[in-house]
Amino acid sequence: MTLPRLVKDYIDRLKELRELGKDPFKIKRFEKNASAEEIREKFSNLEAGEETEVRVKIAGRLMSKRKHGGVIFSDLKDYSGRIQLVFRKDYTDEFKELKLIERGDIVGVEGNVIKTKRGEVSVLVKSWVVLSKALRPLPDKWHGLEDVETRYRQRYVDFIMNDDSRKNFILINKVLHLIRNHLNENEFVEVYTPILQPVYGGAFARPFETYHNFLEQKMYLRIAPELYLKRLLVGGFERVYEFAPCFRNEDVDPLHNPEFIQLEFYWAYIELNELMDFLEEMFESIVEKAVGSTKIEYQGRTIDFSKPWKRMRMTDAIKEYGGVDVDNMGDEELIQHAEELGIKEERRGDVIEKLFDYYVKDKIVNPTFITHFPADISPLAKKADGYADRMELYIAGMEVANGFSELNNPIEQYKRFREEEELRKKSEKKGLETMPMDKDYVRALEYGMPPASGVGIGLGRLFMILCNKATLREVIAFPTLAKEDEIEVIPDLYPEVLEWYE
RNA sequence: GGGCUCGUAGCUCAGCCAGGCAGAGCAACGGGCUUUUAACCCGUUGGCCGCGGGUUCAAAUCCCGUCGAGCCCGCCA
Repeated sequence: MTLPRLVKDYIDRLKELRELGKDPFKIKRFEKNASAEEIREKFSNLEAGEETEVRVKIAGRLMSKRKHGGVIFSDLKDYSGRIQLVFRKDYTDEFKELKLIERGDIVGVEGNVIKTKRGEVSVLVKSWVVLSKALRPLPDKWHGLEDVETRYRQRYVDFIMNDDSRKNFILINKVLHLIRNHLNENEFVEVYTPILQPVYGGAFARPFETYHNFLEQKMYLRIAPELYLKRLLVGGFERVYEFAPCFRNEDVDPLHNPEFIQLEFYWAYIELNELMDFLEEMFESIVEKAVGSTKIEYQGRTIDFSKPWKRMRMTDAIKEYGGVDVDNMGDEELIQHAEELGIKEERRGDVIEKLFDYYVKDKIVNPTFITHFPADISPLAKKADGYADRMELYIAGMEVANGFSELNNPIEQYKRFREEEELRKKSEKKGLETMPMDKDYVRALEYGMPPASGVGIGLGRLFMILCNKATLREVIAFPTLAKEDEIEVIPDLYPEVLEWYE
């Protein structure tokens, strides 16, 4: 049925409810005293056909309506779950008016807990009230909503229809709390640093640009909070963290969304190995508490979060998985080898990182720290033995975290920024991302920043693993999508409804 | 940015290869039914076939373009 016609039935019923003095939209509250799941659990021991005098008041969305003449069965869904409602002609008030309520409506009911002859714990409804009228039909009761685009665009419908979608966000909430508690218990201070920044930094990415009218200046949405968090270390905070929404003006794919949340934290006076110890311990404990085990099924593979995690030097990993001894290759030999694989990069470090992606990345399943990064692609990290004292955490072939011993030498930091700028100037490569000079950051370091280690964690990817989802969009409530064509709403289709609420 | 796939009723899908009246189930509407749970039975309604061109006597179907989505690749957790 075409939408305007279909919707007509819904607004007709709203009209009738209004004429009966039962306009649902005028109601402000309904006093619930039970939840669906609570009732089902508590009364699961009733005999089939047994009827109690226990009075309950529940509210939620009607998900189905099965009419049998003198008795109507309906499923009510609330936050906790589902429960069946039974309306009886000889018992329920205003039985005839029940024709005005339907699938999709939000109702409140009061009635007795019973178990039907078929053994279903139910509420035998005495009185009922419509608390909100659906003006659009719900998706198919059996197949539900499956269209991926509609699920993301109209996530509210996805959440109504697909319990699994909703549960993911409950789990995510739990994990966020566990992380926050863990950090707080370890004396970390949660902070908020600027999202609008005059100079972007802390990562390699194209930023979103915007403009501040009053200040009359260009601003960037941050690509990372890193440089501000380290300014706090300068200021005397020793352990700081931020759940940081970040924005990167890049393509969208299963592992990238233009806006995403990073957890970054910085810890003064510890070195990278201690940071890795801490991460292992934190994740092992959080995963255990969140899902009840340190082993997780993810897309057909089992991931074991129990510590200790494997630690491999990046070049050793390339040697082990690819059989290529990068450390003993000259620049020319290395670049030539990479080109044979279709990898074209200018910096030695970029080549090595690409070789790592090519040979190793996908083969990592269990959490693994990859250490000893090329220094030239790590402008914010300290060096050690010719490498950056840096690590990335890989799980299930995904880069989940990136951390290092923070470079606190202002002179070296200045040089690194300058090298980045020069690289950008001379590079032929279009869209090459380098880090812009941030003189305020250098100035901060000039006051002295304690030695420290810090890490940025892509929370979305972690959530993917915990929720067993193959794409980030499943763990982002409202993923970024191109704008859709004109949307028609009820007043567009039936302008007369505008007069109902003047 | 490049490649592949998809877009048909509110929802889930068939029809497209090989051009010939626009289809099904669910939902909705009318009727029946006092224990169903994808309730059932009888009847009815419902379409910009994403959008725009082209080919053809004839296009949902073939061709070109475009918009949207998904996957793969190149680049940013």
